[in-house]
Amino acid sequence: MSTVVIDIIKSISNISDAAESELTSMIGSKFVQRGTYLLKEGETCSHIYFMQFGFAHQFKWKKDQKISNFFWTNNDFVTHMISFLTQTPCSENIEVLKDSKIYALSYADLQYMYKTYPEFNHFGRLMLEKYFLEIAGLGELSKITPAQKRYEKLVEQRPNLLQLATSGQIASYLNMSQETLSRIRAKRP
Amino acid sequence: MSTVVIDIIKSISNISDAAESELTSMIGSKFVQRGTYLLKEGETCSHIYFMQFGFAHQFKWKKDQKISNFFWTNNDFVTHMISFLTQTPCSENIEVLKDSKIYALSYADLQYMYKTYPEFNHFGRLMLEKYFLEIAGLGELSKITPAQKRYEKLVEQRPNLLQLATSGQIASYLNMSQETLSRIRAKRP
DNA sequence: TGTTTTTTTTGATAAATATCAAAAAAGGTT
DNA sequence: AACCTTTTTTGATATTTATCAAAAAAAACA
Repeated sequence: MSTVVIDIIKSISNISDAAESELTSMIGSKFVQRGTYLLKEGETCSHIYFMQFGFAHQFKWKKDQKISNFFWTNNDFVTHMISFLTQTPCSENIEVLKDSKIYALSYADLQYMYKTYPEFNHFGRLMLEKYFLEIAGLGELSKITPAQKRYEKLVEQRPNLLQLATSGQIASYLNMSQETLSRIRAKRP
Repeated sequence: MSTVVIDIIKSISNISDAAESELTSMIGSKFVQRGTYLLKEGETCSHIYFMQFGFAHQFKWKKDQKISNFFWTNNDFVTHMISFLTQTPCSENIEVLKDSKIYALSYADLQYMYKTYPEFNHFGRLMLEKYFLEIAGLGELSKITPAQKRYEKLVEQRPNLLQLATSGQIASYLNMSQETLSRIRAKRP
C-alpha cells in the first residue's frame, strides 16, 4: 500500500521496505478545509506536513489584521520549522486557505525514524534543503524599497502567488497597506 | 590529528574513523583578515565554512552602500545556503569583518562524504538545522514597523550584534537610514 | 598634543506610505 | 434582476522615514 507521500519520499531518497512500512503506518493523510488551523500561536509545532495540493499561509496577528509571512502550495513541506526543530512555542499561526490534502508526520515519529533507520537522515537532509529553498529569499524581499519594487519582485519571483492569495494577503506579505498595493497595480496595467 | 572543527563535527554526530580521516584531509583551516571576501556576487558559492572565531556578514550593494543581510560569528556555519545547495550564482557577497579563523569544506567534497559515508547525512541534517536556526527570524524582523520596534527587537534578540557591528551595518540590517538609527538611540539611553 | 579623518548626531526638508473615509466595483444570495 | 455583503479603488490628510547638509564627537595618526 503506497500513498502519494511515500512515493514522494522515495523519489527524494531510497528507503528500506521496513522503513517504508513503518512510515506508512505513521503518516496520516487528511483533507482539511479552508479555515483550518494547522498551528496556533503559543503552541509548539508538533508535525511536519506535506501538502499534496492546496494552499496555506503562516501569519501573525497585528491589531486585528493577519500579516502573512509565507505561503505554501502543492508539493510543499509545511511546518513552522523553528518551533518544530526546537520544540518550543511559536508566535505564528498556520492556516489552510483553500481546501487541501495534507499528510502529517509527528516530531516524535520523525525522531524515531531517524534513530531506527539511520539512512533516513538522507531524506531528512533533503527535506530540510527543500524546505529551505521554499522559504528562501523572504528576508531579502521585504527589504526592497520602495513598495513598488517589492511588488515587481514578487511578480517576477512568485507569479503563481498572485492567483492564489487575496490582495489583502499579498499586501500584508509585501509589508504595505492594501491601498498602497491597489495604487501600485493601478499604475501599470 | 584532530582539529577544532573535527571535534565540533564529532560533537554533532558520530562519524567513523575512516570518515574522520578523509574529512581531516579535506577541511582546510585558515586565518582570514578583515576585508576578505568569502563570496562575491555573481559567483556560485563553492564552500561551506565553519567560523571558529571572528565576524562576517552577507551584504548586497545598493548604490554605493553595503546593505547587510546576515551576520555570523563564533561557531557559526557560514555559507550562502541557496547558492551552495543549488550550485547557482548568487547576488550577495560574504565579507569577513574581523580577523577570523575559518575552516572550509567544498561542495564537491561534502557530496563525496554524503555518498561515501551515508551516515554522514546525519551530520548534514544537523548542520542544516543549525544553519537554519542561525538565520531564522530574519524575514520577521524586517517586517516590524515602526523602525523603533525593529531596533528594540534586535536589542532583545541579538544583543551581541550591537557590540560587533558598526552602527551603519546595524542600520542597513534593520532597513533604516543611519540617521534614523541614531535618533532612535538618542531617545532612550 | 594637535591635526586630520571618520563616524555620529542634529536640523530642515522632501518623499513615501499609512490611515481614515467614502465611492465604486465585484461577488453572493434570494 | 434586485439586494446585500465584501472587496477594491480613490481621495485627502497625517505620519513616518529618507535625504541632504552641517555640526559635533570620536577615532586615527603624526
